Amino acid sequence: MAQQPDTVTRILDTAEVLFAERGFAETSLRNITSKARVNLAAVNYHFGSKKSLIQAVFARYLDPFTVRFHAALDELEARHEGDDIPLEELLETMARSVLEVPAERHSLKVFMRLLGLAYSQAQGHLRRYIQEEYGSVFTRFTELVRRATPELPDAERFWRLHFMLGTVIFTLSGLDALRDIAEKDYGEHVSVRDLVRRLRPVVVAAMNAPLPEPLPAQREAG
Amino acid sequence: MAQQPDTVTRILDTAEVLFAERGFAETSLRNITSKARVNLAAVNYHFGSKKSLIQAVFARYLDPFTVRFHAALDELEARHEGDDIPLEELLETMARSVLEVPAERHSLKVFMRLLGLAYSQAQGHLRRYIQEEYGSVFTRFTELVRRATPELPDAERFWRLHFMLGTVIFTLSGLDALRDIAEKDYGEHVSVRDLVRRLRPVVVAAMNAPLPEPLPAQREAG
DNA sequence: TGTACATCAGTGAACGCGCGTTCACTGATGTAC
DNA sequence: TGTACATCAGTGAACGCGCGTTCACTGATGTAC
Repeated sequence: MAQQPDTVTRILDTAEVLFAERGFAETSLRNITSKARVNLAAVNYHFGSKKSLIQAVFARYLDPFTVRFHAALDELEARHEGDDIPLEELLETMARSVLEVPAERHSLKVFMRLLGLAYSQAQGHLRRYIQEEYGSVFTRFTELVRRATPELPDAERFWRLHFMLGTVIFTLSGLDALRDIAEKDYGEHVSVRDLVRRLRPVVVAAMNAPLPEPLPAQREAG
Repeated sequence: MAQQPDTVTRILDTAEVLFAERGFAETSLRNITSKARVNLAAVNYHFGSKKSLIQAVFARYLDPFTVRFHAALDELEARHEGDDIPLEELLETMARSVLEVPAERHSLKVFMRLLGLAYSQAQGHLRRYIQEEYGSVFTRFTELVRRATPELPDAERFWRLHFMLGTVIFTLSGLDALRDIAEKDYGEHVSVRDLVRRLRPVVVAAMNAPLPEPLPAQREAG
């Protein structure tokens, strides 16, 4: 019966945009509540604290993402009937799951900037929260990647996955600035779909790169 | 004759560490001046404002870096006598220049975290400052990369360079956290040298990846 | 050599401001008997 | 059907606090004549 979203939703909608634009410390509750046309005390009433509001903003993306990603992996595993799943399909499935959730809300950019901020927050109560709440689906994913790339040493796979995480988060979280430059210099407007298309061969090639030459003067004792 | 570094140096030394640990907004001048054992008003006396202090912290890394990088590129160009320089050598030279400056001060981690923060700061007065002050050396570098990879369309090269920038900054700026995980899970202690060794084949493979398939239903009018 | 003045690094205390949070309160709705 | 009470969303004003910055000042050193 509400003509406009309720207070909780208005706070979350406004907060995620402001957080993504300027960061967490630089966004005050007064910024959020005045833009959301909501009483200042409403944030503490509904969420308890600014910290909890930040986590709630993340949960609204990550909860549906983990559900979808688990479902997509279930389907992928069923389709391959216990065989190893090719790396390309795993990456494709992950990309699709990441894109689906914010696509519903026209806010992929916000989602990615939030992820970028979460990782660049130094002391990282946020990174810890994300790790605790959503770590299991990533553990499942990396295990499937392990089976898809048996030739890679575990440590090497770990580092390469994080290299690629860096590529994706850095690029998509700074997308607006990069897009402006690219558009000015090369006259091409870059959509997210286009960027994913460009990322695909790069990520695959990076994961399949030859192993690094071993460190020189490093020998086992004995 | 000074038994300890002067006030300006003590402020800069302390500020860069605290900024790297917790970010700019989360570090107050009181944090910095009390840890540096310096009067609170000294920051504004010597630097004018907190914003200028932040820029001074960056300048202390970026000024020597640009000097060294230009010199290294001079030498590389002289050695190749006008011929195109192979991509591997260009990347190697860049890596060496980045590593040399903070190596003198045992602070590569700080340097990288600062770069990561600069890029994740949303409104980016900092990114603008860095672009204005130090953009020319990167323009020179990308021009050399262009000659080394003539088969890549300009836009594709632009995006791949930024993909790799993301990999490097994300990895090195979050190095401590990643290193802890890697050490716990794989029992390997990872040095920066080791990480650069692992990055090399990945970056080269990424830059040399096959071109993406063209976007489907995208056709010129007429 | 002596005096007057200028310069400069540094200081201690205060300024006003915006911050996250709290608190007593209102008014609407639901529930018990 | 009526009354008493509980619950809950929301409010307006204030709280104390830490922030970046400013200001009048000190004391040491350098410079001019």
